[in-house]
Amino acid sequence: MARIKTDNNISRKEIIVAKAAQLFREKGFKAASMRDLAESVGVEAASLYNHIKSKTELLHELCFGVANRFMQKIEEVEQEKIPAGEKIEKLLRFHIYEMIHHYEEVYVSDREWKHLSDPYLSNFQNQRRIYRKRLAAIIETGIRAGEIEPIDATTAVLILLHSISGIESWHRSKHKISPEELENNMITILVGGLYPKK
Amino acid sequence: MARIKTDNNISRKEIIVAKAAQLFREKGFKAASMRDLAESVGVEAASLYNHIKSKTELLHELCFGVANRFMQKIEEVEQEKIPAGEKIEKLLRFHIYEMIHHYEEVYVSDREWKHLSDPYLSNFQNQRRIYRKRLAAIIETGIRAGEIEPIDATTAVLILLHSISGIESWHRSKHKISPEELENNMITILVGGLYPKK
DNA sequence: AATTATCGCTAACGTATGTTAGTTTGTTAT
DNA sequence: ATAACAAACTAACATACGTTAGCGATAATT
Repeated sequence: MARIKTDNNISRKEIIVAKAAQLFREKGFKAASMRDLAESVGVEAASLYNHIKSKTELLHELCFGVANRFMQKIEEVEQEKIPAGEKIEKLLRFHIYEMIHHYEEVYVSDREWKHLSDPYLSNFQNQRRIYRKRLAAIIETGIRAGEIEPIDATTAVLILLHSISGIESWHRSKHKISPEELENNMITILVGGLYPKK
Repeated sequence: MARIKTDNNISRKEIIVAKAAQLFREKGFKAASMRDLAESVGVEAASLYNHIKSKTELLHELCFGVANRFMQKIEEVEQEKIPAGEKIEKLLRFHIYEMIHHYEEVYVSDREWKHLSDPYLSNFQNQRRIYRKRLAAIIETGIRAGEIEPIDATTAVLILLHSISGIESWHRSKHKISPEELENNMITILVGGLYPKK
């Protein structure tokens, strides 16, 4: 009976959540079974329930963990006294950073939130909608200031966010460029596209 | 015993495949059950098997249907004698058109191909890789011709393709702008971002 | 050292799923 | 009208899944 190893500072539940993120990303939430998860943790399936309430709880944990981080960041950035363009760039860099370094969780939160059930589901959808509106608001401020090309803000948000979720392909690819290169390439193309040609 | 209605010109199998696309998009491949599908077709689950071999066959059908259309289009465009920038724009418009008008299939092919099984899985992944390489090649041609901003082609492809899959959000949103507006907004932002500032 | 709480195990339950077998009903062609 | 085929039905199977109950072992606390 070998226990789950714990680095004293990290709870067994956190280990399970982290492994779940990996698994949910690889197979998708529905296709990943608790028995799969158990195996990857090194334990029998039933034992997981000493640490978690349900499979869905794992998804909650992941989705809201990610959502909260982004919400916190946008609030922080909104209050800085810098031009709108710089705010957008800061947020994009944060998105890219998160997608590179907390890939599994962010990816799962992005693709698997549909499987949340209803008090949580609508809550999550709400948060997403609000986040996008705020991002669009920043872009519109920038446009009014003549600092950003006059484009449809909603469409721009859609493009920016989904572009970043494309980092998934980068993760999967064999001969990756470095994360720094990737970040800079993306910023060049995305932010470059926003600024007016002159 | 009510039969599936057929417009004489469209087979029962095609009806099932179409309904499957809807369902797979809503719930995901794994979460959508054959009984769900049967209900949405108006028939008992077992009856479906008079027309299809398996659930996975439905996914094959969808994924390769979409993949083939894109492959055919890129071959067509490659052979035209127009500048690289215009080739890119043509392909983007095709992507956008497909994503708007054959939403369900394209979306499913994009998100659910992971659940293909192995002769088909690697085949599909191959096609995807090849498609992206070809797109990158066009971009690189454009860069060498000084016609496109010198950016990392692989990153650009990643951004372009994933931006378009963001049309998903447009489909879900309540107060949509018109498809034409959407297409033009996207082209403005995406293609605009590619051309050099002068 | 003794007690208590934590954690893992085995066994099993109930349910949902993809699919098959065999039969019946409806449609088409002779 | 009847034969032949297509397509629907009912019943059921095997399997996989999430989860619970109850017990034993390990670690923590006193």
